Amino acid sequence: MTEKGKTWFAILGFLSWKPMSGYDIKNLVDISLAYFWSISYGQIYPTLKRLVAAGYATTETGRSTGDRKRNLFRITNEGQKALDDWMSKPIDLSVQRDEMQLKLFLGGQRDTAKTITLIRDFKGQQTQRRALLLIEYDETAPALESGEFADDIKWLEPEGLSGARQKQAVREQTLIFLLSIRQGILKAEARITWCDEAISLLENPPYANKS
Amino acid sequence: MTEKGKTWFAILGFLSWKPMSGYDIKNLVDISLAYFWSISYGQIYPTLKRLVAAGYATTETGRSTGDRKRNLFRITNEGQKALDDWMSKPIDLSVQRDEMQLKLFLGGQRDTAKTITLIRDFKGQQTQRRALLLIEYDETAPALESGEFADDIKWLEPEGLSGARQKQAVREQTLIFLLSIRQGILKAEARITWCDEAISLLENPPYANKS
DNA sequence: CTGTGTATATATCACTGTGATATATACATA
DNA sequence: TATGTATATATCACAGTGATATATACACAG
Repeated sequence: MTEKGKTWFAILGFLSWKPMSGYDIKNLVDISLAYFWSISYGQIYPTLKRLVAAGYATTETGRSTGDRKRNLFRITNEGQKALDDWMSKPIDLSVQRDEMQLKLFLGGQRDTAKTITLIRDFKGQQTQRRALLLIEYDETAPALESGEFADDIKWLEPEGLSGARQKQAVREQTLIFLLSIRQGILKAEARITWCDEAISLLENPPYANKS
Repeated sequence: MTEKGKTWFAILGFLSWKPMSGYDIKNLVDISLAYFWSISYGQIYPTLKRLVAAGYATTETGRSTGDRKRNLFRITNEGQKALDDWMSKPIDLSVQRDEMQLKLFLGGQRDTAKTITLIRDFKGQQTQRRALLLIEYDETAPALESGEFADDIKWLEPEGLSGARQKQAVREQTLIFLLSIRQGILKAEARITWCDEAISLLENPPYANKS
């Protein structure tokens, strides 16, 4: 089993959703996974070719709503099997680079005042992020009841399903959506908490009365 | 001002600490920043050369404790200035890839049972991580009082400082260290909280009584 | 009906960064 | 004197980014 990267399976995962073009994949990631994943054309198109070469996908020429040509990619059974394997593997826990921590470490004991400013700014960013995500949460949540997406993500709705089934699918999809937004909120809150602790400790270090 | 990546400044930042070799930098990152940053030789050595070419560092041949030759790199005033500039720039808030969220999104409404298993495993990982960091916190904290690092990070102690000053420097360094560990703990806890929420919602979806 | 802007669609390039591996020397110790 | 470990540098194939180029179809303003 050729050991492939996450992008490889991310793309395969989108194809398991329904047949798409590279352009579709890029849009899907940018709109629905904006906070947790990113992908570039420079990786998408070569990877699609390699998926076909590996027998994990087939390609056919399709037409979009208009009459533009597009290359549609469809997952194969073999591809689906490889995807299932990867999906049930435990999450890779390698280092998540954190620029705030890097700057803290590099400059922390050198210039405390500047570090505090930096942390304050960071807290501002995270507070804004949190607010944004809360709004997104509130805008998405009604679909849990209604079974209908808001206009801006309507195109995400599953294809070829009838009324009640369709609504149920939308509800399930919405729940997943909300969970990921919720994760973003919790992350931002953890960072905000850290900022408060850090500023307080840097301004009033526990060893100030010594030395 | 040539726009450079984070590794560029990470390396410059270590050089601002004291003159080092590429090998020193790699060790420093692996030991002290293990949870928040990583760097590879494949990037370190070329970057050091480019730093010299850019006039941000100078190089000289030194000797280590034994008699092994090593290339020591020393930051220049120009390099220090560039570093200071970068240090005070706001933190780059681009997407942090999150494999858990990717898998949730790709497979969430397809196979809820498998997703729940995955989240449970993830919670296990994060719980372990949290335990590990708590231990590391407790092991590091005494240095805040004593002004002396534990044996395993003793070599991190600043050079050329006398008794009281040295102890004070160690205390400051320890505080930074503890803050970064604390951040890791808060992150892990946020993830654990999310896992509990997610499992509960997936097992008992709010729309179960409908449709 | 013509130009202009925007959405759709694919492709490529220079660059950053990774992870693995190769190579060599000095030291500890058995 | 052999063996393993720490020190030290270097390089390669590969993954992934971000920017840019190119071309077509559509909307709609003048």
